Amino acid sequence: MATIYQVSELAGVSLATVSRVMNNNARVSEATRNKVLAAMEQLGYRPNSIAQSLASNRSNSVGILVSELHGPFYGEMLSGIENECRAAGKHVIIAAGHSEEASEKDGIEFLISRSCDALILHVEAVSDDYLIKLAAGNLPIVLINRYIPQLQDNCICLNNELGGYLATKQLLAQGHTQLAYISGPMWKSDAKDRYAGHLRAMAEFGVRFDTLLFAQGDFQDSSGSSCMQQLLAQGQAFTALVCANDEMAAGAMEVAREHGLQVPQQLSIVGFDNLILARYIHPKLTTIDYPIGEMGRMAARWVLKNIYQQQALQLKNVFEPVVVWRESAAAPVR
Amino acid sequence: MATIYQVSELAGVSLATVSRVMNNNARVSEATRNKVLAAMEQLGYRPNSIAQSLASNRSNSVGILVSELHGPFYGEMLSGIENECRAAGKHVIIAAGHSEEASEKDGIEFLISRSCDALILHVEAVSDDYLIKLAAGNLPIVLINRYIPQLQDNCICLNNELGGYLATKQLLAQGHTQLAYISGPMWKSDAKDRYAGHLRAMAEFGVRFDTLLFAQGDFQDSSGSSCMQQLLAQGQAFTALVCANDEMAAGAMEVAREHGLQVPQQLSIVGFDNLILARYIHPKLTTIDYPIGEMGRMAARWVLKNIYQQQALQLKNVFEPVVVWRESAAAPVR
DNA sequence: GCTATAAATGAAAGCGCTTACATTATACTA
DNA sequence: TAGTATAATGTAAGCGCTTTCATTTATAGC
Repeated sequence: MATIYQVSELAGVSLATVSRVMNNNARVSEATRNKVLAAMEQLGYRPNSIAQSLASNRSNSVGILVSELHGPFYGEMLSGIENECRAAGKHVIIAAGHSEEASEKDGIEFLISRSCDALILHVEAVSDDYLIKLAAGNLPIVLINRYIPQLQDNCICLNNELGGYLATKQLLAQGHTQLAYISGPMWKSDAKDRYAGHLRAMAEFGVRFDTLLFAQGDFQDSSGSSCMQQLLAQGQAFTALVCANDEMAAGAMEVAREHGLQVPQQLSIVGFDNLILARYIHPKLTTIDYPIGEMGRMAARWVLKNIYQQQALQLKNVFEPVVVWRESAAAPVR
Repeated sequence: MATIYQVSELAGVSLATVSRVMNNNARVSEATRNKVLAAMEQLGYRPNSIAQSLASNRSNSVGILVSELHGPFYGEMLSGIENECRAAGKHVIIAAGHSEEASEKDGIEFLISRSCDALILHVEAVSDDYLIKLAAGNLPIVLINRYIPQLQDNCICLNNELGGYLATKQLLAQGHTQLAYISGPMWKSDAKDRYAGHLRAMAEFGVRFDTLLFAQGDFQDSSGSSCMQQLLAQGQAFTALVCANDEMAAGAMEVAREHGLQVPQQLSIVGFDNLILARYIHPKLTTIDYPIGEMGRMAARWVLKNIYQQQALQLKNVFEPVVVWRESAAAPVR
């Protein structure tokens, strides 16, 4: 592999000049620039990114921590981030945190040890305090799907409360008055916020919230099934079910089918996230769109703007969810 | 951030000795090792991975190219790879190739420029020749889901032909004699191999292959739908449909439903890949398991063994697919 | 106790760049 | 035309490690 030294020799200039044309930050005369470019071409020169990093104290890499690499959610996010970063010549190092505190910390440590210039984190188990301390260090972080007031500029969030509100409101507006709710684990802030939105819509429509019609799942489809069983077992009638995410909605829908309930004729179901699977299940799931790909993109832009000086970029911190109408919700039959 | 120099000073030894205890490759006396360890601890020392890379000519990073970061398939693969790599302290740099030749080459160039120690590639559009040339360079590569005889040791594959065979065979064994087939794009080797397996099973059971009952899709669900329309429009009866992947099977199943066809009573459908969605659609899809997570893991092990000298690892190059029985296939009703 | 050998440690070069600073060439002013 | 500001280029010192080779120290043999 050719080095900058050989290029400089062939071009008949100094190392510094070659470096200048590479980084075109300082002015180099047109003539020498061309000589250098020609020499690079001729040698098939490719800068050694590691040496660049060491000398410039900039690794041009951004670390990403997600809960899981598989699953329908993170892929979209990674895709958005990778796209944006690569276009800017930055690379992306990924690690998985598995929604466990130790594992998330470990992942973060790992990324730090890899000299990332910034971290994009989708963490769930780690405390606000930990993140605040982390952010106080000299490695910039941006948080996806987590809102911490002290770090607000570093947060890219969905308005989950609004999402929960909208999901429920549309059902209420259609005339449902007996709604059940399957929440996510309440220690996760998105689960909590979605639930808060649900309650707000209920209150707004003057519909009483019935604790018998509430069940807490863990965002997995199997918990959707078991929660649905539990709700059905209460014996308390309901014509609509709002689930805190699509996977639980899918699990619940299956149980509904097993119990001979027609969706949406006898039971309306709405989900949250708008995963791909929402289009595959039958009836197609009415849900709340979570623009996670776009948010990943935005997180990447945040880094590009704040770390890599791409001033021109427009940033947006909070995204508004929107209802995606499909087939699983309808007005109740009277 | 503390440097190795400060550690050496605090411990009262030379740089070289500190380096030795870090890499524990050379012998260092127990006493000095402890002094050094203590100094590191005290300073909160963390080696600078970039400097290590530059000096050792080893970046400890492995580049991964997948077609897409989102989608149900690659996530599993990435997950397997990341897991294995991180446990070994290597990090993973990802890029997407979008199944287009230019983009795949670009992604590979990008990873090369990032000084990866090895590349794990899931490429589709790039030619065998290109890969053979690439492999001849000094950057080791491993191929997932692609078989090139000249590079056989570097290939981690599924026996797609066998998968196609099994999918079809189970239907034939159940008594079906009128089978339709929706293939993937024939320029992809997995599509071709699966199709070959289908033909072999047909021949083995002495069932005539009817070109009217063949349609070529593109592995997307929408093409499954359109192919299904097309097959139905032929007017040629069939009681079973084998699809070259799950997504097309999902698309086809939807069209079947729209046409009032009961699955599996009137039409058996089998897919291929065993994506998560196969469990979400209704009826649950009978399919062929593609152990992509395991294969990603294996690719990572290949790298660990061949590049990072972890001799002990056992490698396996070709994986055998297996039928996953669910609800979408049954014996034909007579 | 003295040399031969092995084990532990240190000195220093170098990995391929960036960049502050020094120097030289060029353009402009009066 | 000398004098000065400015643009273009060069020099060389690092960045924080690894690793070869030389040196010192410990161990053993006699």
